[in-house]
Order: sequence, then C-alpha cells, then structure tokens
Amino acid sequence: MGIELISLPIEFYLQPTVHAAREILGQILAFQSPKGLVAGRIVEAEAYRLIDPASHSFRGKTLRNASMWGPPGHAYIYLIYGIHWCINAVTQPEGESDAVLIRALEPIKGIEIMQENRPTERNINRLCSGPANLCNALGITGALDGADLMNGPLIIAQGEPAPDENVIQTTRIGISNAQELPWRFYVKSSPSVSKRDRSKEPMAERKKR
DNA sequence: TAAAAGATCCCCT
DNA sequence: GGGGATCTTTTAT
Repeated sequence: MGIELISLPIEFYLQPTVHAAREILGQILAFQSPKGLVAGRIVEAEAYRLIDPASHSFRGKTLRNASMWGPPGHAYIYLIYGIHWCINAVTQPEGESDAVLIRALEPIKGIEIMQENRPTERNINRLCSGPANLCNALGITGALDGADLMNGPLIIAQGEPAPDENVIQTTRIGISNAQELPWRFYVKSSPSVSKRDRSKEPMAERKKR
C-alpha cells in the first residue's frame, strides 16, 4: 500500500557536499503534511559550500541562514524574491554551512494534494519542477526551517539510486557568483527537470570550446 | 534609514 | 526569450 520510507542516515549528510548532491538523486523527499502524505523522487540538486561566493553562508552566519550552520540532516528553508520557498538539506558537521538545494522531484505520492496546492499546473511531471514549485506542491514553508530530515514529518528517505549513465553534471542555475562551478546534477531521463534547466550544457560539451 | 539584490516563476509576445 | 511581480534580508550610508 504505502511506500516504505526509511530515512537516509546521518552519514549521508557527512560525505563531501558535492558527492551528496550527486547521491541525493533518486532519493525520496517525503512530507507528512496536514493534508496527507506527499512524496517525490529527487531528480535535480545543487551543492552550496562554505567557501562558495554563491552560497547564502559565504558572508557568515545571519538570522536567515542560521540553520545552514546547524546540524547535518536538517532542513534549511528560505524565502526567495519575497514569494517562493526553497528547501536545502544541510550537510557537514554543525558549525559548517554546506547544503544541497533540492531543485526538482518526480511526484510519487499525494499527487492529488500537489494538484490542490498548485491548481494551475495541469502537467503532473511539472508539479514539482523547480525548487519553489516543489515546496509549493508539497506544502513546505519556512515553518519547517531547521526541521530534522531523519525523523519527520519532513524526511529524505532511501530510494533507487540514479545510475551514472543517467546523471548529468553542469553549472548551477540562477546565480551570479561562482557560475563556473559544476555543482549541479540532474537525472537525464526525467520529465520533471525543467526546459530551462535542461538548456545547460554538460561540462564535457563546454570544455570542447 | 535607504537601497539593492535575490539559489524563482509566470505570463506575455 | 524577455520582463514584471513581489517583499524579505542584507549591506551600505
């Protein structure tokens, strides 16, 4: 009946952050929301690091990014452009500030709830396409900032790892600093990775220039 | 106290 | 493919 949800262990969040961004593909983001269980397969993610001009933590600890400096395996959720929520999984030990931004999911469970949360989106594959869209679809808000992803109600659970031949590594989306760092990963075959995001060329192609 | 920028999305052409 | 919406957070004055 229901999917079996086993949280990723703390060790997952202690591996190097760029590895974690690669390995999080195929894992499951699940939220036991007030409306019911919603879950999706992670198909796009980016790494943000302490020494990284594009990271919110680059200039040190602030009120907004506090949970980035907190314990690994917890959520860092922030509001962008005054409108949209985005969710990260915090990596590295407490006191450091790395995180993995979750950028897209393939809906698995609670699709009718996602549709209720995003009534204008008719394409199921696009319900959770984009970091703000997926938070909107699942009902994730800043109220969950700092939440423990290993104990719920918001968790990242073990899924089917994405094989290398189906993973593409590129530069990150929507940033103005450190644009050259290839810290974004996505599942090539997924219909939930947005068109705009697909337009980024794989590094192998870029290097040919 | 003011100003600018921002890990985005949607609608329009 | 381009620009506006929208407003919080941060940084500069």
